[in-house]
Amino acid sequence: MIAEKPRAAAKIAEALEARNKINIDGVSVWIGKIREKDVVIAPTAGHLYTLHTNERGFPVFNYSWGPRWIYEKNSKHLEKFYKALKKLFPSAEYYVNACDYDVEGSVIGYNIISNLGDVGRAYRVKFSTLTREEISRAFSSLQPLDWSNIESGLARHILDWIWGINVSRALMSIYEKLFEERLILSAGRVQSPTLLELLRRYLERETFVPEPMFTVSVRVRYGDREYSVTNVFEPFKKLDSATELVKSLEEAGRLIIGNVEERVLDLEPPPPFNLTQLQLESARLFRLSPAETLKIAEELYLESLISYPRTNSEKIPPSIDNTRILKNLTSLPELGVYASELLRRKLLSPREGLNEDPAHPAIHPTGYMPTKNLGKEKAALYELIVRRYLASFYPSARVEEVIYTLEEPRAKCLFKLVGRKIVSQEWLKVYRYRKIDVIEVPTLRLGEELKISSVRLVKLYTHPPQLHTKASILKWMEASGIGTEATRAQIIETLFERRYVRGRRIAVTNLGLRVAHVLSTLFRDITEVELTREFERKLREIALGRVSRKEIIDEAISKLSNELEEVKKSLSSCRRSELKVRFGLSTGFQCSICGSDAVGREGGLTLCYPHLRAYQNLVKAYDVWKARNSIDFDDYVETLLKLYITGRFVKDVIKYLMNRVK
DNA sequence: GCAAGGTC
Repeated sequence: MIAEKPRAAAKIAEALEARNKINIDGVSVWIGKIREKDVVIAPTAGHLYTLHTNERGFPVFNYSWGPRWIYEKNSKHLEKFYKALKKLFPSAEYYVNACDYDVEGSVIGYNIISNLGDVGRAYRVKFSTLTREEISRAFSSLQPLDWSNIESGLARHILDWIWGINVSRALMSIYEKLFEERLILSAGRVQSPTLLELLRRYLERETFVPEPMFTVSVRVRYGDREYSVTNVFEPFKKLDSATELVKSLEEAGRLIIGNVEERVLDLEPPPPFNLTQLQLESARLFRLSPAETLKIAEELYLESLISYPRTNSEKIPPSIDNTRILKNLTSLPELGVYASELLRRKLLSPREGLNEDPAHPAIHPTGYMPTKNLGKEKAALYELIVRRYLASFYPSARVEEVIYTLEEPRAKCLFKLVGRKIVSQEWLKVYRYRKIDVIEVPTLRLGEELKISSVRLVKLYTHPPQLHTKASILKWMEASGIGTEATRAQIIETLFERRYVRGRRIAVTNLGLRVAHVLSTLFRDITEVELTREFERKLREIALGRVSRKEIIDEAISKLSNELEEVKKSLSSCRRSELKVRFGLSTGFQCSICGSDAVGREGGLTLCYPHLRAYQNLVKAYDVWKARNSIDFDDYVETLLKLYITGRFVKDVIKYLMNRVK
């Protein structure tokens, strides 16, 4: 019986009462009996086999499965699992794939059985949680191998491999020819659309030209206190409109309460974490990257303090004994009182989120107590997970708001003054990372007047979108449905390792710009999220038995081989400069500002893509500025240079233009 | 050397 990981093997052994634990060269294996027959439960550690090829260059469509520890770097740790299984297999009468019940688990077990044993003597078990009841039940009814999952899973591996390896190799060749530099480059179904999204955001931010807007800031006096009121209208585009409003408010000297609204808000507690939510929250609170969070969560898991972290689930299935966990948590310093309160009030069913995972429950504390000092970051993450779990059992918090609408009839503008208090804390007291702003305001009546103590004219600017962070790009990946819980953080790190991107606020490097440009010109499919959608459709068809794996792979090969041959032909027949023009990467000229390949002309300059876009935005926004606030071009660009929200490519253009005038 | 997906 093959388990997907050592801990799962231990759980299965426990449920099947296989108590004889032996050690095969560093791998723990359990032996027990089922109906008078010896059973052996042995673990792998995820995928033990990988696709590989001995061929160099591209196109390459000859691949086969081989042991990962041989073909992949940093996979030495898999050797012992491979050797232990290899030792055990010859003496088995039949084999059971007891890996997680999902497509990858089916592939992991299938590859091991087909390479080391015989799929004609193999079975599958289905269980969704590692609990004694469910494991015993699953093993009492062995199923035939789930061929549709296996076929669909194998196809996923192969499609990713032939696209990824071929486009990566082509990319390296093209890059070397165009830019005369040999670099390790990569492209893939998940990483390439992610790079393109980072680039979209980077260009939007760095070619941004702010536009001016105008509004007013009003303070009122009541009794001996002053209050700032909130504007219930959009800022004005014209300076005149704002000065007019200032004048009429000054003349009126007071605002009148035109409406009083009271409302009660019930705030539901958050559900327990899945990995994405944990990564986002930990980035927000502790500034940890998604990869760092996963690493720390992994350690907590291996120390038995929390459940399996690589999960998409926000649910705690009924098989998990919350009462036992809460009882254990009562001995935690500080947090124990909340566990006691939940037990006392019999609040024992948690709020759940919508996300599910076929293999694992939401992240929750196991109830085991930390035995040593965890260290700062690990302790903080553990506390976050425990507080989130505890919070999910509490009733909604209750917040009361009073909203006074203030008006000045002649000004035709509305303002508001909001008061807020927390009537019932409930989960807010344990999940202290969620803060509700408490605002004290006096009790006011309809028609009551408040004296205006100050009115100021305020100049505002439109703002660019912020550059992505590792957390926000992770969120984008999840929303776009690319990558998995276990891989997204790692794929983001790959983009950094390749030097396509850099910085905490993620900027795209020149290399990243070039790679994105080459890919979207020559291999557009791999830069779009739609490729994943297409894969998913095809894999579903395979799982439903409507098409064969071979048909789908052949289709991908024929499409790719046409594109790759085309690129190859161009590479061998063209000179470097011709090639750039031919691939739409250049006009044959250089950017007047930065010297990289120009893609267009504007105002007598030849410009690269970012500087061209910045130039166009600069010209377009000048019309807006002139219309709103009479200003000449020199003042316009000097103001822009001083603003931090002005994009860096825009500032490059301005500095270039200023130098040219000098 | 190159992917994405498991897990350590």
